[in-house]
Amino acid sequence: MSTGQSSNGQLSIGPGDGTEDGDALALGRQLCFAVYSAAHAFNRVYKPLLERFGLTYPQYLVLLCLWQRDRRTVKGIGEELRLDSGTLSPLLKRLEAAGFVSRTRDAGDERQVIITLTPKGTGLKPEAFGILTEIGKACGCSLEEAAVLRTALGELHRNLDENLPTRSGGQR
Amino acid sequence: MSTGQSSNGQLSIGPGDGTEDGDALALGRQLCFAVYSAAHAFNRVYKPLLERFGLTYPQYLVLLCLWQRDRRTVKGIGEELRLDSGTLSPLLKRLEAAGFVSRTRDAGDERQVIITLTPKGTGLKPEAFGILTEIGKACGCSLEEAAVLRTALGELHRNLDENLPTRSGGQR
DNA sequence: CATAATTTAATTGTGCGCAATACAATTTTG
DNA sequence: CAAAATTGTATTGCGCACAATTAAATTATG
Repeated sequence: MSTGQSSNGQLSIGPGDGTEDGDALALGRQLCFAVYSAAHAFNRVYKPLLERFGLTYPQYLVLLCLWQRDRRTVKGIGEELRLDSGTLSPLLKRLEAAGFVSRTRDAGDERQVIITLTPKGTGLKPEAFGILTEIGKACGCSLEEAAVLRTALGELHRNLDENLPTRSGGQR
Repeated sequence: MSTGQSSNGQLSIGPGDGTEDGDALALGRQLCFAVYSAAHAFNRVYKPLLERFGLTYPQYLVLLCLWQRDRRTVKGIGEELRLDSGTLSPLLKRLEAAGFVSRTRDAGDERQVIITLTPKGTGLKPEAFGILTEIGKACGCSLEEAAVLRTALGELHRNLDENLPTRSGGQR
């Protein structure tokens, strides 16, 4: 990014800063926003495609989980998607209200709620699965490029997770 | 996995070719979730760092904008961050309530609201700017790797924008 | 001048996303 | 068995994020 843009620009880090800190600064600034902004861009493409099914992207993610393997607990879905019950509980109720899934308590352990696809939910798969293809095309990149990008994002994700206060990086 | 690693570099969009559709499917599935999930991971790292200033990440982004160039309209900030007024208006009011910015109508065009840093908001910069450095370190990758990733994400973002329904092309 | 079209912010409604909390069922422990 | 700790889910509160709508000011037009 360089110092550029100095219309009013107080962008410079400060005199005498070490190069490594400056690098980390530029990195943190640009990389996080690039990810944040790309996520929004994805959502803007997804939204009109999912709209005709009355789905949102997180709801679609849950259905993708269930199409892969049906009959899962709330916790299991949350672990795969990295979402907690505060997000999933109302989401799953909306999916239930829309008739795509059913929520039943496990007979063995009644604390657990088992999420199951309804016939309507299962029947949605052939139609809605194609949305992934449209998204893939909208990315406008080759499979190889995407694989590189995905691998890099995965590694980044792991690195970030290691800095969570509850795991190893404990500053609060 | 059903889709082998085919060696054709480009995605074929034409109808009737199943194999490339399978590639696009895998691509759309994996790439979007990787971005979505990495954005959450970033936020989880940012949250404890910003907490001591009482800021959220989008609020921090607005302050970064203003530290770069002060006295900006809501629309100008929204264009840079790709957020609309429905998001920014309440956010800016919270920043004002916290004493970091002031909101005043432009004298020339009273439709526009000018956002200005207060002394408290300006004074926050030296302390809070360092968060970017911490984030950069948390990424755990080199500047070169980050640059590659950022460039790829930027290109991806542009490609996605071209697929927006109401917008046939760039023009942003 | 008056009216219409345009531009810009703010408001409203719905749905994530997560922390904190509550609660019920299960497991552990004495 | 009863009490305590743990586990899984639901609830609440706050803050994004965006579509749709509203309101106000500016500009264009007759």
